[in-house]
Amino acid sequence: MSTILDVSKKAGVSKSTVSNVFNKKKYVSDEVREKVLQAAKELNYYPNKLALGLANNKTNMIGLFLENFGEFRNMHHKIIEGIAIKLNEYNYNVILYLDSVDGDVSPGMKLRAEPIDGAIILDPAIEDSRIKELVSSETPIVLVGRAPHDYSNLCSLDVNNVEIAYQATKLLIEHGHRKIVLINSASNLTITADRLKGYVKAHFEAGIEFEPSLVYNCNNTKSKGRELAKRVLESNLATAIITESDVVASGVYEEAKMQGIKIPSDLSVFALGGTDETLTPEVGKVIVDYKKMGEDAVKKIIKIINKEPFESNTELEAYRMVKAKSVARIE
Amino acid sequence: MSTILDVSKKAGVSKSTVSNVFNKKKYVSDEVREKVLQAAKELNYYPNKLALGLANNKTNMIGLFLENFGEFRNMHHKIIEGIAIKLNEYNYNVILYLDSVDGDVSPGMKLRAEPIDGAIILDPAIEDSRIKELVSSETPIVLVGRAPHDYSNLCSLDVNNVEIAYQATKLLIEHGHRKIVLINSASNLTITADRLKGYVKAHFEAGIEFEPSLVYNCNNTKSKGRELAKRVLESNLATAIITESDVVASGVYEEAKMQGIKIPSDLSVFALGGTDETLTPEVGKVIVDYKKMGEDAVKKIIKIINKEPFESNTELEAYRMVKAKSVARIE
DNA sequence: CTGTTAGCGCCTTCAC
DNA sequence: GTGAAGGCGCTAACAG
Repeated sequence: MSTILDVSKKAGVSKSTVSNVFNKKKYVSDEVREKVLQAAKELNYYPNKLALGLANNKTNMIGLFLENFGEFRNMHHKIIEGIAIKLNEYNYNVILYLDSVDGDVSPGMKLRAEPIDGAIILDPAIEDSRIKELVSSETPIVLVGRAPHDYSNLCSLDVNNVEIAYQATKLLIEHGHRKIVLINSASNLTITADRLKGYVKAHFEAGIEFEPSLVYNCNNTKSKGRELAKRVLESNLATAIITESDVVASGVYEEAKMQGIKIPSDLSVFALGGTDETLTPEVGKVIVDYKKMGEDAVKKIIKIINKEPFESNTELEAYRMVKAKSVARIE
Repeated sequence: MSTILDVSKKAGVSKSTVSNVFNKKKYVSDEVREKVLQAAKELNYYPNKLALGLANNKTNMIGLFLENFGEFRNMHHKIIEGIAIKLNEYNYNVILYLDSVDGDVSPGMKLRAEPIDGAIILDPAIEDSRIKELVSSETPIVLVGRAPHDYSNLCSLDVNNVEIAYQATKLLIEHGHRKIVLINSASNLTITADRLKGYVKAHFEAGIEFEPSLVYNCNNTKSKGRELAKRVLESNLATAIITESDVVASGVYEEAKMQGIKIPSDLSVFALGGTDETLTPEVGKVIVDYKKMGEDAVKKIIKIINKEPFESNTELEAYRMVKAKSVARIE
């Protein structure tokens, strides 16, 4: 690996002149520039990114933080895609971090030492060590999801999950359902609180008493969905189930089939999150454009880094509700 | 951001002692260690990754190189997933690079300046500037796909695409087809050459003359698949089409429907690559376990980096052939 | 076992 | 316009 010194020698100039040629901050005569570029080419020289980062305190790298549960969800894939492609336009790269939400924030704050100019954090948790560490190091941050209360000043970006859960619940209530189970997301996530809020609101408006025992939490896997569905269906206490995603819904479908319960005649199902899961009958769900969310997150983080004005909390309209056959009217 | 110097002062020791506490290469007394750790904690200190990288010539970052066509394919998502999760186990991170295959390898070899310890390259092309640059900088490399001839010494990893194309073609021939169109992948990829080879081999073995005009290339999009299908179907020259993927196959399906051509009675279709695309009737295809490919790529790159022995070219068995209704017997 | 010194590759003053 | 010196944060080699 040739260095700036090699190039300067070969071109017969000083190190700083070579530097100036590459970062264009100072005028260099065409003649000298050509000499330098020629020397650089012959030596296969290109400014070392680590040294640049160290000297400039700028790496053009963005960290994307997502939790590792052994497998990614469709949402993760699409957001990664949106982020990577958009960052590429801005001449940035993305580094994937699979750190856990509840890492111990000690003895050294690991994350603050990472070579990134900014962080995009997925699925923010109510208690989130990643946020804590990154905030403490003053790293620019964009949250994809709602910010936890302690960090409500952070820039965030999300669809309105209160509204989505509200609409879904309302839909079921309008179809005559009174006993609606909610299989919500993991209890430590901000999105979970929002969904519950929408669910409760719809009940309240319809004058139906909120029954906490109808609400469950789930880590968004098919097996867990199935397990919960088993409990719900065996106790025969609901006419409808709202799941956090169609993945979980597929678990519900399986268990219903197992028990000879027909969807939608015996049981209605609605999924708050949609992926590519194909179910029969098609499940009603909300489809979010996660790729666009990723792109928007990038636009924001770049603005923050460049100290341009930006909207602190953006509510995205990037979703649509699919009303399908899985929801039936009951008397 | 506190530095190693701050910690050493606070703990009343020298910089190198602090360094030794953190990288454990030299013995430090428990007493001193505690003092240092305590000081580090109070100062929120953690060794700066950039400085570490510069001093050690080691970053624990792996570059994943994939071309940017505006959207990722299922294969990309799954490989990213496998790589990110596996690298995490080894305490590495992954950086995504969306560089083009045919970047100009001048005037400065950009890629060689990246802060990575190794590179995993997807969809290697026959002429691939990424490989060229990375090889010239002696970066450890694993190719996911077959190595181009110029770089046949590079470590690579793939399913046997010659065999897959051979089997698919043979299947169609055994069903009586003689005019089989191949909508192959992009002409600059090594996989494309392999698929053609398998296709030709099956024809040869069956004593059917190879007809080059039946072979097309495609960038793996539905629209392009449809466009090519249009030409094929209008000229009425084939009884079967092999596509590079089920995404392309879906374009073929659409066009066939448009023209009133029934699958499989009028036209048989087989896809060489499978994703989650759902078609009716289900299309015969080969499904590759890309997540596993990603994981295996990681194991290899780590071995290379650690200078452990490794198998240079691995043929993965991570695929299965799905014979579905889209293939019919003709007289 | 601990501290000092030089250097990783680059950028940034500041004289010339 | 150009060059020399110091520093980004850390590790390595060598004394002590």
